[in-house]
Amino acid sequence: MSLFNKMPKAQKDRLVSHTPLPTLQDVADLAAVSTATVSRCLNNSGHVTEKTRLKVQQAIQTLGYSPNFGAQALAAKRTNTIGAIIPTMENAIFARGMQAFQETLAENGITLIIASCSYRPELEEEQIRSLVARGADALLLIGQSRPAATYQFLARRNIPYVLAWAHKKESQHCYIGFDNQAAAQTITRQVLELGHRNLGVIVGLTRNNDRARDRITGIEHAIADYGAQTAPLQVIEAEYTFQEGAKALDQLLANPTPPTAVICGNDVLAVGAVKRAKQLGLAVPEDLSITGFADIEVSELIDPELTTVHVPHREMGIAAAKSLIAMLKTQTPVESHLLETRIVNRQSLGPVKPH
Amino acid sequence: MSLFNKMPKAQKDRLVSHTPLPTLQDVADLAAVSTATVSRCLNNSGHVTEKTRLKVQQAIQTLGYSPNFGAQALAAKRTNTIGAIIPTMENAIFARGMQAFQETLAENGITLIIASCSYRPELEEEQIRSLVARGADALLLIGQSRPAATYQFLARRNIPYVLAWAHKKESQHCYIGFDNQAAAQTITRQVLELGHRNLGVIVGLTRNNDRARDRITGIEHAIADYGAQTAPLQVIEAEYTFQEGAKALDQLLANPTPPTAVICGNDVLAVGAVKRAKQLGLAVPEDLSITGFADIEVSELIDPELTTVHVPHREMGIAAAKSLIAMLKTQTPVESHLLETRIVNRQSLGPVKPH
DNA sequence: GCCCCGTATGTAAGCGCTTACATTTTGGTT
DNA sequence: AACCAAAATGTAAGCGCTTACATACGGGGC
Repeated sequence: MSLFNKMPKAQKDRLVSHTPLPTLQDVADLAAVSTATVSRCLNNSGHVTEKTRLKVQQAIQTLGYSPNFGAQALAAKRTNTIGAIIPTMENAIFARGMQAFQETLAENGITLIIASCSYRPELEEEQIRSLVARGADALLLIGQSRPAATYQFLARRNIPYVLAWAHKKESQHCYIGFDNQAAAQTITRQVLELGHRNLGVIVGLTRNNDRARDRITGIEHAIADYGAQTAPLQVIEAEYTFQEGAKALDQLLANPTPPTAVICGNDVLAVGAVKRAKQLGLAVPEDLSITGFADIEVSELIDPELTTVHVPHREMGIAAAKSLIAMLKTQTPVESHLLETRIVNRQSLGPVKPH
Repeated sequence: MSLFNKMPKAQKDRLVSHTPLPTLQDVADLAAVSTATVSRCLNNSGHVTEKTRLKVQQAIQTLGYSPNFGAQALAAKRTNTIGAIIPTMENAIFARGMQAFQETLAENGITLIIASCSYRPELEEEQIRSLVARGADALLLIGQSRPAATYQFLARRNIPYVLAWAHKKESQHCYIGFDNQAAAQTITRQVLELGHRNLGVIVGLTRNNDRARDRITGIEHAIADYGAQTAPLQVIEAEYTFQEGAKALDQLLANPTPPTAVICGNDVLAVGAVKRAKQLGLAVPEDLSITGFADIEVSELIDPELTTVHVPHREMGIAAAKSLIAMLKTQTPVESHLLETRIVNRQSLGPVKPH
């Protein structure tokens, strides 16, 4: 309990605004209608004459009335709030999609609460509970891998959710995302077709990241499918920073038979690797090809520009918002939504160097 | 009103969870205490025996109880929620600070709601009202320039706020930030000391951005103070993207007497300019010096690495959170907090080329 | 003009919690 | 053992809204 609360009332009154905020009742009184009518106006739930509506609008205006959130939430059993838990806000991969997500929610009168979990599942679990406790009507989560208990919790509480940035066929969950595995497979195939037979992979930490794992699987499948003899695949996991991407490249190159192409699980690592390659005097893509994943802004900044997998971040954010809104409205599950990725051919991928 | 609401009750019941969530009363009953005691445990407002607390904890556990947010907000007249309105989440300048802000709030049991206003003041105004309507107990705002009416609104509602990413002495507001003008002035002086006498400036759109304006002022003051004769300052405003930074550089170089050093109002523009300079065959910094502002991650990515003004983003986020928490607790204003910036000397700034 | 029905409005019962105040318990003193 | 202040707990009155249900109203068909 704060000092403030222990103060005598008179002292409080000197500190805080003296006039209490207007309530629904005040509006009703001024408009000479009942609170029910005012409420109906506010939520435009129909059955109100134009004339009455105008009177009420008027009253709201002159009083500067704004509904009390808590009261509304308590009475209506909904908060018009949607929560999202992402690994980190510092990651451009999520920033753009979240921005679009938020914009779309806002257009529909819904507020977004974002929490971040630093790629730590136990923290995510905590955040889920916390957001639900804060009254989130629905949730956006990233990826799929989490304990069954978590999904049970959401089911018990009847909280709709979508899993974004990933996709899985024939799942009970609603996915709004793309096929990480297929996308990785496609770009790998393209690398193979350019003659590369010795590939390196730099990927984010897979420990709590099913997307990163899926991408590795895609790469492996592409190699297996391709039919040509290739050197054993070298896979390095690295934290999501330029520096770690650079270090990972060092590791890859320390190998007696270093790869001729490096496939990266995300653009940040790729861009770090490109920078390092250049520092080491390697020409990209002549001496070493490097590909990215996500197509975030930096991929066009680095020289050579990154050949990467374009992910429709904004579309994904918008689709996620729409699905969640639909689920809230109909109280029924909504179909998954598979978004298309495509390869953006820029400069960092080239044919293998003939020896 | 949704379809769902029009359903007969029986049909609803088949759809939604049958067992209602446990309430405070349920917990109280199970623990054989009063609701008041349970509430006191929950908010650890003291005056509860260890034994009772244990009983209550127990009951909460077995019931899987979690407080109802709306009810709590309504009764306590606070939501433990703080709102932040930033220009955009896509901007790395804010991402890191916001991450730290959120983490600090979370440590104190406070939830963050972020809204973005796309650098549009009328949207910011709307978001402020919306966040307050959603029960934000306090607000973080970026920069200072907004109508007096907005501040009055906050005062009337008794909502504490801090202005971050900026600083002003002897203001009625609480600033948590750095001195944009002084920082710009310092780096400009350094440029001048390296012999540059013909400077260009690329800065974000100043229209609704007092920080950008302050930086220009700082640059101008540095030039005025320095005492040496310099060419007229060329200032280009550009949107916050690499591409626009590049375009702005083109404009600057189109001048018959192009600048020998370009001071950029932020790192993104600077990095775009560096890239463009290299494309044009200019060596940086030998042919052209370029400086940034903010020290975000990309400044170390580009080659040459950016000489820039380091801003303590995380510290700022943490300080903002702490100040807001303090204001909420004491119900009294808190002192502004000036954070120090420093110049990070990397590679993109060098002495002027002798002709 | 009367009846009926559909539409607009009012009434009032909660929603689940906090907290001022009342009451009981506790344990140290005498 | 009686007493008392301090600490622990209980009681119950709201907080400001939504919404089921009750009521009032108004206009077309007879």
